[in-house]
Amino acid sequence: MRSSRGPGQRAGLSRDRVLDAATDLLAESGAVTMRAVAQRLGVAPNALYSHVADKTELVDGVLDRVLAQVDAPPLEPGGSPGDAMHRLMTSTHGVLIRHPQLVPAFLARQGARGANARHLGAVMLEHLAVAGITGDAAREALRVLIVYTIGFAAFDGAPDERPVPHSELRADFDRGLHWLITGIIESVR
Amino acid sequence: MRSSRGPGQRAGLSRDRVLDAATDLLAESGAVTMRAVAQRLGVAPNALYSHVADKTELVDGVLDRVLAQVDAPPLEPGGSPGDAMHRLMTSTHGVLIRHPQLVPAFLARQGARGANARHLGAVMLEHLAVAGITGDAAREALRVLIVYTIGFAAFDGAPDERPVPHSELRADFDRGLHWLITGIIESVR
DNA sequence: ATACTAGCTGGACGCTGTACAGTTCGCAAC
DNA sequence: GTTGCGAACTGTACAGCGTCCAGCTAGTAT
Repeated sequence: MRSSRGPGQRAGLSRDRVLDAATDLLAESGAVTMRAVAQRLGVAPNALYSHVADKTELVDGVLDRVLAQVDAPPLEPGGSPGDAMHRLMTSTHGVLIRHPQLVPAFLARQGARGANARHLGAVMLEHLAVAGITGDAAREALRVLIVYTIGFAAFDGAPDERPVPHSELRADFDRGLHWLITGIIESVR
Repeated sequence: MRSSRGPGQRAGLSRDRVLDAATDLLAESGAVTMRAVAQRLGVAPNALYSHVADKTELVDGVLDRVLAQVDAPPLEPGGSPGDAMHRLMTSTHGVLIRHPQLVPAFLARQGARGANARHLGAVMLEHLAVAGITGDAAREALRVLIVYTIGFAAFDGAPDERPVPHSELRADFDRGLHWLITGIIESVR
């Protein structure tokens, strides 16, 4: 609304403030637009490009921000890698469920590429290594789990579906995840 | 190129020809645009709207056309429903792998909604019913399998990845699918 | 022969992401 | 302190997107 600021005047933006605005927008309307983000910040659309290279980078930033909420406890010596992986993916699923609007964004780019995403991936690979799975096999198993998780989360926001209670979906997710992890681990025995 | 046709002149379009052009375009460049499809047909962009309601309807049509290639043998009396489901999903996977460009489109709309898609879904639900799984549980199991299949197919077209040979990916898909189907069937025992 | 309809064109609208040039502020160096 | 410079921001603009509207016309039905 307030468009009274000449060129050269600073608006006090920052990468964080831009990502905040984009995150809010994504959570509210599900539609992130450079112009919409700019308007919400009371700024010209191009101003964003001083803090963000691309729209993709912006969206990646938002996705990664949300992924920061995932609980990824590091490798503990005595524990079972299968349980650890199960917990990590369940936490991821919970986070995604809590942000239904951006699940399609995750789907569209087949996961995320930001720092947090890479960290989560690295932790998973460690657990897989403990289970004796490394290299390409580990990467493939990881991607299977990621796609399974994101895909399942997508059902929560799916349109024209009978509203299956969240608790039930969560239980189904849990069961399928268990099958997959069991299969992955046993594939190396 | 050839733009010599006045208003009123017919170009001999049809829904099929439009879908053909869109399918070719998707297979070649991966980018379907109303304008691009129109250009390939030597026609103004709006002309398409005489044969297709929407762009979404167009894409749905293309996806469904490809799904027609899936081999979905009907329920046979003596057979194992697990094997039948396995075959159907494997065939689907093969079709998707053969059309990597449109897998992202499948992902984006969480499957397809056309006639062939519904038919495949119905066949799967029959097999699930034979296995004793009905209602919401069946629909959920089906969606798990769909997401798993599409997601796995997406890896084949994924960028900046070491080219894992198709045969290997196919084997991995097969194994994971087996885990899932086994789990689904045993969940009702 | 006449009316109607379906298929098409030309043009336009509002939306998108983003590049270019110009203005000005804040800060560092002399 | 003055000067200079880079970073932040505005205004404008461009190309491309999906899609609507109005008009023209070829074929069909009456």
